[in-house]
Amino acid sequence: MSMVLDTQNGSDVTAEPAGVIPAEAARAPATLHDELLAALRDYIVEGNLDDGARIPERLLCDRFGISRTPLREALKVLAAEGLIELLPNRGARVRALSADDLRELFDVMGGLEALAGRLACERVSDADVAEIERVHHDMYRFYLRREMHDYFRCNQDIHRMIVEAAGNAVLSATYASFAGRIRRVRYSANLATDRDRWGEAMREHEAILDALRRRAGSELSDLLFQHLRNKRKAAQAEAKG
Amino acid sequence: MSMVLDTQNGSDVTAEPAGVIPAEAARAPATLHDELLAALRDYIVEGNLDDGARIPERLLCDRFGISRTPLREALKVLAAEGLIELLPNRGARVRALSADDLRELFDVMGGLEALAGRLACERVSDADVAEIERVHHDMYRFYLRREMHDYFRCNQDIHRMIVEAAGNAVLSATYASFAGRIRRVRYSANLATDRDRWGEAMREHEAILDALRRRAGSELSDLLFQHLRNKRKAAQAEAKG
DNA sequence: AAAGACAAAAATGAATGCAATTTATGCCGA
DNA sequence: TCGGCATAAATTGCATTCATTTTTGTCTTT
Repeated sequence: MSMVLDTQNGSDVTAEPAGVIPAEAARAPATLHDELLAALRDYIVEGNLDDGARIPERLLCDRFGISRTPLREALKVLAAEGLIELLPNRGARVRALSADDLRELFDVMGGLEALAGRLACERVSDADVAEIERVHHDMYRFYLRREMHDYFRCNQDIHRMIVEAAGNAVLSATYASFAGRIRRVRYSANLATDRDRWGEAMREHEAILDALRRRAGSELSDLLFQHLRNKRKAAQAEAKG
Repeated sequence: MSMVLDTQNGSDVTAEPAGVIPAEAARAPATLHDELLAALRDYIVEGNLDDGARIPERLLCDRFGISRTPLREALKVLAAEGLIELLPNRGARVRALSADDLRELFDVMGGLEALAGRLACERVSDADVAEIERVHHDMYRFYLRREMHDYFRCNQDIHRMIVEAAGNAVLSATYASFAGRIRRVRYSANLATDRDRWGEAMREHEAILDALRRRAGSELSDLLFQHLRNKRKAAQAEAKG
């Protein structure tokens, strides 16, 4: 249970309500603000608010049990991240992603993954490659069995592992930020229904893994970018169909 | 005059103290917060605050003539951008970039430029290429005359033009954000003293322009990444020497 | 004299209050 | 009945206030 949800206003902090985890339990003595920020981000990413709908501050304050000041601070940060937009004197609304926005975001994700692949080839260990191969083979099994959900999870894991293998914290953070932004539509951007695309994606992953094994950075970079490109195109076709 | 400077609290509308930071003229009277955010960002990027030094909120409030609430909102955003760090209960300080931070930032910039080159090849017009070539030739003249400052300006322009040619607003914004983060050290990361590196950089730019002319996206992508890599290495050597 | 302890002062985190802008409601006239 | 306008309610932006934590300064003790 999160502090954000349980903490009440400062006037009566004498007895904590039942069910509250002692503040000390929070391993990181994170400030209330940071916790709220994370909670609010999840809340939005998970789609609890409608696209473009108004978000009265008061409502969120009540929901999270805090006053407007820390909430507004969090909103400013989320606006800077591009998750919501703040209209002067007219409140916050969830930023609806246009087709162009999606195209741009996918391409930037592709660029970041391309970079990750390039960097990973410079420093990835054989053990790391083996680990990625293991997940790849798991994924292949799920592909054969048409177990979409598990396949998808492995897929995400592989991409994340490549990004981590790059050993660049700035890259990881940036990648995570963009991943959050498109998460709302990512599931719909799925290749669940398109079997041809699914098989193609598997072949692309084979090539990606092969390039990684050979530490062919530049080649892997191209492959990852194209892989994301194709994923985007599939998603767009899906959206239209 | 700017809203930031003119707005005073109700009780004390006396003349402003000398030495107040002149914020930008209110071209967009959008919101006080945005204006403050931009002003504060510039203020930090331009190095008006020492690395790692404490930044008392009160000082900044006085300097910008506002109360703590909007200031703190801006600080949260700047912290999210990575420009400053916020220690719980211990205020904000300018984030000092370690050697590792710089390595990571340069590599991410390289990845973004590589992406920009790839995208630019897909959609750049002949006129745009011609425009870039023009600046390139200007730059070459400055190189021959050893006019470092103008050379540097052209160099920056070319990189910016390639990013713009990619036609991806998300990429442009991301690139600009990272550029701001390393701007504090960018000038020191200069090739002013290293003539060999300077000539090498010119040759790299020739190759970059050639790849762009041929719309060789993948090749241009590699060239741009390596160009940034080399720039980083030169900067690191500079810093050590 | 140096180190530690205690108290005062300052700074931060969060809540509340107030003025200004926006949105909603009701009234009037066509 | 519908549209325009005036007023009221709600919402936002910012300032101020309060409580807690950190820092500073002084005094005591060894």
